[in-house]
Amino acid sequence: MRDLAKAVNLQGGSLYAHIDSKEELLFELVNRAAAEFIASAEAVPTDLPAKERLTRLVRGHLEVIVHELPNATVFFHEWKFLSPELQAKVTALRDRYEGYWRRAIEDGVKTGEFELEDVRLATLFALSALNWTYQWYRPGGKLSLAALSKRYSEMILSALEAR
Amino acid sequence: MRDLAKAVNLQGGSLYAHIDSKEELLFELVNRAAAEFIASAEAVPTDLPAKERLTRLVRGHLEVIVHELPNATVFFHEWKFLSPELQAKVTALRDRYEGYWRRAIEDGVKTGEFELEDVRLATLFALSALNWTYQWYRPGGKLSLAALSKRYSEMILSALEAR
DNA sequence: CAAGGTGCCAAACAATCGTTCGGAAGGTAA
DNA sequence: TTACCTTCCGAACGATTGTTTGGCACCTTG
Repeated sequence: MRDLAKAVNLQGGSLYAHIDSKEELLFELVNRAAAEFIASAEAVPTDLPAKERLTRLVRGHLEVIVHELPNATVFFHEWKFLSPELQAKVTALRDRYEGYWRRAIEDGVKTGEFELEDVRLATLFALSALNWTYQWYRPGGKLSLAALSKRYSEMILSALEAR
Repeated sequence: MRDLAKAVNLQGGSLYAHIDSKEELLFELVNRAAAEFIASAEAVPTDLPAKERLTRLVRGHLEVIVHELPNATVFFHEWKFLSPELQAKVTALRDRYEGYWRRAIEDGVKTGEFELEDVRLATLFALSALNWTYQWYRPGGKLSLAALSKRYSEMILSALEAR
C-alpha cells in the first residue's frame, strides 16, 4: 500500500481517504479487467459466421491482454486472494465471458464449420492458449499484435475446424 | 515459513537447521518441477514421427502438471520472485525444455507432417494451451487425464498439421 | 461569516514476516 | 569418557504489513 501511495505522491495512510481497504482496490482492478474482456466479446456481432466471430474474439482477447498488460497480470494471478464473496463475483463475470466463446463455438458446430467432441474443452483450450500470452508477450517487440492475432486465430480455427 | 514448519511439526525457526533461506526452498521446488518436465520430454524417442512425438510430449506435460499440481502451481507462479541469478537458472531449464518441443515441431515441418509460418510461435501456442490446465483441471473430476490428453493432443496436432 | 466536509501528513497501532540466538537433548566418533 | 554435531524449542530481533488516529489546511455550502 505504501508503494501504491508513493506512486501517486501520497503517504501510505492517505489512501484511506479514498478507499476502505486494500482488497477493495484489488477487486476494482480485477473487476475492470473482467469488464474489458466482456466488452470486447460483446462487440462481436452474433450474426456473423462462427469462424469470423472466433477470429474477432481472439483479436479482442489479445487486445485486452496486450493493452492492459499489468492489469491483466493482476487479473490472472491475484483474484484468488479475494474473499470468497468477491471471488464469486469475479467467477460470475469470467463464466459470462466464457459463455460468449462457448456459444460461438457451439454455433460453429451446428453449422458444420467446426467438428468437436467436447465444446467446453475446446473453449478452454482456446482461452488457455490466449491467456498464457501475458506471460511472454511484450508490446514493442518484433511480433505485432496484428501478426500474433492472425497466427493464433489461424491455429485455433485449425484446431476446431471440420476436416 | 511458520506455516511450512507447522506442516512438518516444527517451530518456525527450526527449519533453519536444514535450509539457509526461504528462497533456497522456493528454488528447490521450482527446480524440481523443471527437472520433471525435462525428464518427461527426454523420455520421448526422437526417432518417432513428429506427430507421435508431439502426442507423447503432450501426454508427458499434462502428467507432470496433474501429478504435481501444487508444485506446478508454484512453478508457474512464483519463479518470478527468485533472485535474478536463480531466475536465470530456471529460465535456462525452461528454454531447454522448450527446445525439445521446438525440435519436434521443426522436424515435423521438415517431413511435411506440419505446415507452419512460425515454429517458435507454434511451440509457444501448444505449451500455452497446456500450461493453463493447472488453473482449472482437478484430478478425480469427470475428465480423466487420458481423455484430456487425447483431446488436447488432437487439437494441437490439428492446429499444426499440413492440410 | 460560520460549519462541515475532504485530502493529506506524521505518527503510531498491532500483526506478521524471515531469520537469529542461546540453550537443551540426543547421537556419533574419538 | 569426552567432544562435537545435529536437531529442535522458545524467545526474541528488526523490518514490513494493512490500517487508524489526531490534527492541519483547504474547499464548498449555508
